[in-house]
Amino acid sequence: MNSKFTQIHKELTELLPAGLRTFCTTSVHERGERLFATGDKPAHMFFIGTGEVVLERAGAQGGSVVLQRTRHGFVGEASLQSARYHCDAKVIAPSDITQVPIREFRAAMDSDPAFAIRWIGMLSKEVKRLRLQCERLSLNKVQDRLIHLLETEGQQGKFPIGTGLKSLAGELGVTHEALYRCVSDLEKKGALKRDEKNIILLSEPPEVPHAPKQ
Amino acid sequence: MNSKFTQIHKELTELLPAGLRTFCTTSVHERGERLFATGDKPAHMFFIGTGEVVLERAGAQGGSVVLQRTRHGFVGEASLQSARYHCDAKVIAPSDITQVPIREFRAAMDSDPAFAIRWIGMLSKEVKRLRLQCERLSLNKVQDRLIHLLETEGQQGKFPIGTGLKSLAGELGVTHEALYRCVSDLEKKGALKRDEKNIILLSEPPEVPHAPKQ
DNA sequence: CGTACTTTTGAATCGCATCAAATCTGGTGG
DNA sequence: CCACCAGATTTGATGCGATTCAAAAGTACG
Repeated sequence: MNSKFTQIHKELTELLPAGLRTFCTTSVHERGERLFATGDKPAHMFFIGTGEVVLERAGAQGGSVVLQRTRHGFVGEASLQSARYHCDAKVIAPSDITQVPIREFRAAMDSDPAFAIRWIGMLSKEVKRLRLQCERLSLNKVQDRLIHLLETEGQQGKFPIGTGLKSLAGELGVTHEALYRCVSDLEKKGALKRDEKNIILLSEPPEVPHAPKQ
Repeated sequence: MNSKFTQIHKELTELLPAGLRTFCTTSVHERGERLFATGDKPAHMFFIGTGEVVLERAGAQGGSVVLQRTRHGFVGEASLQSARYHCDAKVIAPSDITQVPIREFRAAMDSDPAFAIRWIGMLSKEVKRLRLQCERLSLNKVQDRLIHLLETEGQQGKFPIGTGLKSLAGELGVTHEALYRCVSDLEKKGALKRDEKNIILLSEPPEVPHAPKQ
């Protein structure tokens, strides 16, 4: 871990009580670092300010499956309830990360009801986001998954590529070859645009208001 | 809704404060009923004691995608933070369901910190479950998804079929034909057994203890 | 006994994974 | 500055497995 001073993120300041923040440390982590590994006893949760971190689990044949790619937000927050981490967290791009100690987090939650309420809000949002991701992964064409991502996670159809399309492919649960071809096709059709750092959805497909009838 | 008296579920009694429970009503809902629809203003969350409920969203072409299949637990709990429901909840099998009014739920949470803490525990478990579901949906063979389900959600490899395999297929994000064939193949190979109400995984594949090295 | 639904099997098609290889890119060191 | 390397990007060819469409048989329920 790089010990270079970095400012704690504003979003975190608003969420965590001051007492807990004094136990937090923020620093820059380099590509390749592992925040925690499957089976470790959870001591911290992590807040990604900027950068990129993936949660992954070793698959049956040794290949790894990306559970989640986070460029901003909490990682390891479910460890609040767990005796062990159930996945690995790996830093993919240089990241600004704040460590929050679990023990002090629990104490703060017990003594500060307003904080507990704020945390419930955070978790509820996370549940909604995960449900959307499940919906996305239920689509079986690459194109559908990509468009779903741009529509649900993008800002006006604009979605930031992080480390690159390859990393995005992992998040979408497809091979990078398939994603490259899909992006290229959509570009040729004029449904999509790319710039240095973003993918932008151009044509809004006429949304069907609602399934006509069961 | 059937107004026949049914007992509030014990699990719910332990989670919700007594004051809130007085606002809850438990009743039997029949197949085909809709607990809520996309766009409705959330007034209740629902606890499924027994039965089966699916959350689904209308897909682009009018087809519906199953976000989640619940046979026991909360549905619509993320609505605590939402102005609108973001999916439909449909009753698939006769179900014992407790309605919890959102307004009173919020009030109870604000006035009862211990309840808020319990709710955080519930949400954290949900987050973990959803991450596992994402992992499952990232597998691209039906067989891998099924085995993953049996290994992560089953009790000693035993997993209760609810309404039938067709409903399970929706949860796994595959067609029912593919699932039928997969189950049949695994049965022939002796890796799987079926009885009236369960699927049982027979051979535990030699679990790799841990990925050898990054 | 008819209706609605699930379960089952079959056949054809399509899209993605897979394997392979070439190009491009940014960064490092000589 | 250039050679070089690791990784990302891109294109191509092939095969497998799931979807899709179709149809028949089983099952529950009124």
